[in-house]
Amino acid sequence: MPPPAGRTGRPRSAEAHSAILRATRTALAELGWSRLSMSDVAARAGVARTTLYRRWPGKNELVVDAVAALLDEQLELPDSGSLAGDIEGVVLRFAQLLERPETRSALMAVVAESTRDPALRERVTAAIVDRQKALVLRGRERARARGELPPETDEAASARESDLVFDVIAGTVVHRALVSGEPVDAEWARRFTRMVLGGLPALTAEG
Amino acid sequence: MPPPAGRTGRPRSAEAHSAILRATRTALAELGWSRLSMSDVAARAGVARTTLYRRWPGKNELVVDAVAALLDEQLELPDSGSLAGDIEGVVLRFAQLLERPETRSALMAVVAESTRDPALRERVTAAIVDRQKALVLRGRERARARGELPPETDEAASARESDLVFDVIAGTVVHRALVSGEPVDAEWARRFTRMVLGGLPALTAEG
DNA sequence: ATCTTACGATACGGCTCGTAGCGTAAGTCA
DNA sequence: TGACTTACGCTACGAGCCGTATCGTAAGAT
Repeated sequence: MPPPAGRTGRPRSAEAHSAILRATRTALAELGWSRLSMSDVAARAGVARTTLYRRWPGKNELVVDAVAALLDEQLELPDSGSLAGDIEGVVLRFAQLLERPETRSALMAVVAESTRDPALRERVTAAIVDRQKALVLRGRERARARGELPPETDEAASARESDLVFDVIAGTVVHRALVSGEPVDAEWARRFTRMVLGGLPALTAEG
Repeated sequence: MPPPAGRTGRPRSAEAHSAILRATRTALAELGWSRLSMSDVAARAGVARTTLYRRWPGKNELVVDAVAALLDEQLELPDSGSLAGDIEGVVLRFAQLLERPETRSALMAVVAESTRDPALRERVTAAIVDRQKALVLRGRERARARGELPPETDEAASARESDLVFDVIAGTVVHRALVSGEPVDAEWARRFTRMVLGGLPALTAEG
């Protein structure tokens, strides 16, 4: 896999690189995770099968990179002016990503594989999880600046808290969309946000 | 797959059935999802490969059944006397299940596959999701009986609410355990429960 | 005793895997 | 310009799994 440093010979084709990632995404959307094969991707990308193995160790790593490229395009956090608005915004953005067939089939699969493969776990964390988490941290900063949340006092407690919030938001949205199989629409995002901010009683109070 | 009704000939071996499911779980724990093969399971179970195909259409369905059997043993909701205690209890029970290597590797994988296969989705829903959801519903009934939650008024709203709570609890625990890769211990369960009941501000209020 | 179904064993074509070896193309550096 | 280094496409390989079919046998039901 190493095209590491001190380059001298023929450089790797950048066109091939993006063509492969693109082919991986369309193949994912068409075939799903289990039926996706390296042979198939190579054929779609118009590239020799060996070229894939020169750049990625296997299917897992290839898919992680292919999906990560999507996140950079899609994940943003529009400043809505309120904490509730920011949460609803990130929820809907994330849900929008989960509507794409390629992410639906890929995300859970790579997570499943990563439970047995530490190297893959790191790759997933760096390429996908951290990108999402950054949004949560940014939103909290804004909320503090507005006075919607108290300023940070204990740094460790603050980190634990944002970890929890991240798991709640990302986990719930994924579960709703992929496990329960129900739509994540604006109305659901509103109710979810109310629960995150006010807890279960606040949710019951009003319809 | 159909051993449907009007039986007359030789019955299917019940020993083989449980031996196969047991072999599937140990193979899952050893190899993980992607490297698990029907051939391997058959060999471990001491059964001909064709016997597996007579009972299950493929790897997906076999694994769902193998994991579902675990849930029946493990999933219960001890009555702790308070809503908070019940939530912490079910969170810890579920987390305990997610510590087993066979469930870790299997759960997300079958969910990933089910996003492309409606029949598999139904199987997952019936065998796994509904079993978990029943716990949430039971806990809510108890809380209402104790007066911790207001009695049901609108039935539709009530169903939406329990769906949301279910996604929040199951989704967050799974995300914490499998994506973030952090332990779900008693201390975390306490903080999570406080957030579910009181919302984000309640969480910040105390350490 | 007969009938029906499950079982084990074996074999098949088709596919994917990961690696290796080759000659050629595309750059870098003197 | 020419030597060097690396990527590329192509072909081939052994191994493994897949899903199905076939066959003779075993185990219960009637």
